[in-house]
Amino acid sequence: MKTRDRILQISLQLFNEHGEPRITTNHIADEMDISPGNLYYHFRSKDEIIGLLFQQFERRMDAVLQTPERRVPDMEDMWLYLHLVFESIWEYRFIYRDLDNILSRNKKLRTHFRRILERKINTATAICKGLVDAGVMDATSEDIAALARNIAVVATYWLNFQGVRAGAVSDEGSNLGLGVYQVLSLVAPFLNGEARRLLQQISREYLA
Amino acid sequence: MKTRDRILQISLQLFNEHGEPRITTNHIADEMDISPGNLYYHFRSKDEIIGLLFQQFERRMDAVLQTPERRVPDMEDMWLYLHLVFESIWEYRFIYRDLDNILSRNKKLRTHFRRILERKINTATAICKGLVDAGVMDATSEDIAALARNIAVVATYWLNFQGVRAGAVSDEGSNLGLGVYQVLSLVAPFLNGEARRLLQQISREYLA
DNA sequence: GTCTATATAGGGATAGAC
DNA sequence: GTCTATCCCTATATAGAC
Repeated sequence: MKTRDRILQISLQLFNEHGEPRITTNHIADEMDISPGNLYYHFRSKDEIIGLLFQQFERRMDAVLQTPERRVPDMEDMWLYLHLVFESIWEYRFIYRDLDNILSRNKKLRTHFRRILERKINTATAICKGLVDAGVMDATSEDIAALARNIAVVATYWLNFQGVRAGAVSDEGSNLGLGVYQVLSLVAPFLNGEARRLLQQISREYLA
Repeated sequence: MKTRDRILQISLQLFNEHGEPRITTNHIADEMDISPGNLYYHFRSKDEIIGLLFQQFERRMDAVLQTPERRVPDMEDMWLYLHLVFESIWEYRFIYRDLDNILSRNKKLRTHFRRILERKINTATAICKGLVDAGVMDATSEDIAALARNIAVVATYWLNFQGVRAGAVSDEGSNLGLGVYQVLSLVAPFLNGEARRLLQQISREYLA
């Protein structure tokens, strides 16, 4: 593996574990057993490393969110779909840990992150409308607007919330399942009886 | 006003506006037209300032959350109650802006913040149970558990979410009302017809 | 209580040899 | 590509005069 890629990989790991502001370029070099000078041969600045990691994250999240749904998703689809979202956030959780701090240092990142948020809200809205049209869900467009915002909030901040609550988030990411459950429980009360029962059943399976 | 109190006041203001990590003790002294040395006559460290501001916040939040509800709250009560929560967060929003960062530097703060979170969840749970007992709400205890967690997430992170979305949060805190609405819309679908209509009506009044 | 001056430390980043 | 050495800057914090 090339040094450049190793730097990105180790940086991501250290940022996720300790938070980006606490990890210096020297820490990264130390952990890799290379010199600080060598790191700066491969990257102009710490900011460039962060920017590239963000780009990786964005590509991945875009791929997940763009997943075109041909048919109306059933509950199992939604579960898997949300799980992909949470997995992406989990792997790049350093961005969320110090979100304001990181975004305020770089306008481009801010713009791009905002796009991801809007896309989240739009995707949630579109899915809900599809469910309403299919007769599975019962909600006004006002309901859906508020619901989509709440879905975005919970999907965005759930891991932060769990992290603060637990002190140390368990490394295995076992909180992802609970996060998915939380988001689906936002949707549940708007579903008709059958879909709702199906959701309960799936929840019990995956949380067990 | 004594210098010591002015330092706390200005620090809060600058932290809220620019984020705690970006405000140095020199900035604070500069803004007040005193010397850095003078600041350190009044406080041992920057951390002590943060700790005291946090204490102020905690006292205030405790006062809000401990409000003993004798009777089952109606929708208007809940609106006002939530508004107090959001106002407290708004006035000490620097804590939330860099939450992980700040809590990871100080175990005591972490413990205390966790207590606030648990109390939020417990309060939400208690209110929901009261509503169920009063026949206004229809929800299983499993529903309530998930709902209370979601209430806590949205109440905790709504202002962050809005801040990221908007770029610059409007100074007037006009987002507080929308935050309250978002939280209440979590509860709405579990309410029976009458309470739900009442909620819609109030929402329109306050959001107008 | 308040100032000026300064110590100390650490982080980002570069120069130049190998 | 990689290293050693070092520069520059900024941040917290202290010493000692007034």
